[in-house]
Amino acid sequence: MPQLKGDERLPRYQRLADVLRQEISQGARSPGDRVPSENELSEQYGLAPGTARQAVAQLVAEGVLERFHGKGTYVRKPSFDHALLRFFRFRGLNREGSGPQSRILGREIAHLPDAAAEGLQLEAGTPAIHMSRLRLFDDSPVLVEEIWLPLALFRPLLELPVEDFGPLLYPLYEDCCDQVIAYADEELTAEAADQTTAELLGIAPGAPVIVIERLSHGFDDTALEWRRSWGRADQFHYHTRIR
Amino acid sequence: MPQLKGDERLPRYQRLADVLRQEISQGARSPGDRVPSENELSEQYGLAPGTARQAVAQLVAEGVLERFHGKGTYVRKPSFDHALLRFFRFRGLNREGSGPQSRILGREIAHLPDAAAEGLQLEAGTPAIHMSRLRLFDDSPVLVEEIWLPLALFRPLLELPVEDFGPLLYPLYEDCCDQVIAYADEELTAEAADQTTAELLGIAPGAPVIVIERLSHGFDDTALEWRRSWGRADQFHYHTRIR
DNA sequence: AAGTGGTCTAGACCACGTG
DNA sequence: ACGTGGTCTAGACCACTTC
Repeated sequence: MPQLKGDERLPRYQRLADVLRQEISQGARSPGDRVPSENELSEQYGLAPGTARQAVAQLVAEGVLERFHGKGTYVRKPSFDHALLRFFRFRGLNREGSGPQSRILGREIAHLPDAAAEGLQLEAGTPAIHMSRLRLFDDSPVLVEEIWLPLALFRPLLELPVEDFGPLLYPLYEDCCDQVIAYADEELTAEAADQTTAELLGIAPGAPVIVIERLSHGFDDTALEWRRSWGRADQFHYHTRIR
Repeated sequence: MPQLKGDERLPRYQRLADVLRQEISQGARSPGDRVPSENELSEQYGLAPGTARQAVAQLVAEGVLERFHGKGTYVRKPSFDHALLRFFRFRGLNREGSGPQSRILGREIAHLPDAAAEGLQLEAGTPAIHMSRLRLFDDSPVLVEEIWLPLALFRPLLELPVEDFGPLLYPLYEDCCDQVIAYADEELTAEAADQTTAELLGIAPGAPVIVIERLSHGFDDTALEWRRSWGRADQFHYHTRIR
């Protein structure tokens, strides 16, 4: 019978949750996998069913697992590459245009700027992968992105032709570099568009743009990707509930 | 022994949670009040302790109640009048300046504009209370607010001298009109500042400003206050975690 | 029919805050 | 010392999905 690892003083449901979280972050369980049922977990670890249930409940609350009544519990597939676009309102969906698109403007090895280095916890000036991307909706540009990735983890990405990249990067990270994004922190601000941003977005220089800094993490909290995006403010809206 | 009201088919912990939520929305329990302990609730309603616990847990998750280990469970005091200011980063706190301040620029009865009317679910053009407010931090303006309140609920507010308003409005609503704000929905956008906004905020016309529309609700979901605020984008930052 | 999560019971002991 | 919430046990029955 496997023993619970970790600090003895911690509650058992915490320790079980930690075990599962770590198994996920180390790739022993991947997004989409089924995790053992609550009964199996309780038997395997010698816990009451309610205790195993509590561990699962916590991971569900954290967004790591997903329950399906009668089916089982699964490692959640994070699907937030749409998140940025979710912030924007789009004039009529399903028009003649072609929905969300992505155009890679550049990819090269470059020296990490300060902000990206701080997020990725590397030395500023370290060589890293840098990509520029333009995202469009219905053929009209909505977002310019500057993306930075640690060279050590994402080197295989340099081998792929950019034409094969497709509209979403995170599945690519998983396929070609075995790096799974679990969650990301975003920070929003607004600025006046500079010349080049304005040109790319098709707006006047000085027009307001939303600036979004995103730091993406793996399941084990490693910082994997830093990006800064500039979006058309006239199409941006963001909703929150506060209490 | 009180019986659980509501749909018989609903789980009991749900029905208990509904009872408590309704008691709060109807003023039988007010923010800051202690609610009965889990043991008391389970005895009063003839439930197992675990079931009462589950009801409380749900309300805690919703932000309606707050638990304090060893002390008890309390109706949460929504304290989000700071929320707007929380979105802004301030150059050194505790400087010579005087922290957050509030200046009422105007208060009168006026006809509801469309956006406010839609939020408050009243006819556009209905007479309502309108207030303009400037919020400052360390004597420097950060936010201009336009506030609309239903006349029927907030009439006593017109009697008070604006000099006595103080920096926070929600406690005032509670004290003078018995209206308690439970939660609010906010929608963020960015715009270029128009002439008057720019002057009030001390920025150049056309400079980017954050626009925040807020609709505040009571515990029973009644729309109580609609406001639109314009904030200096250069001091705005907003953080989210996405999954 | 079998297996899963969802609800519920009726207790136990522990950790924390207050008097 | 007492009452609170926090953890945990060892079951029960139900609702849902799949075969």
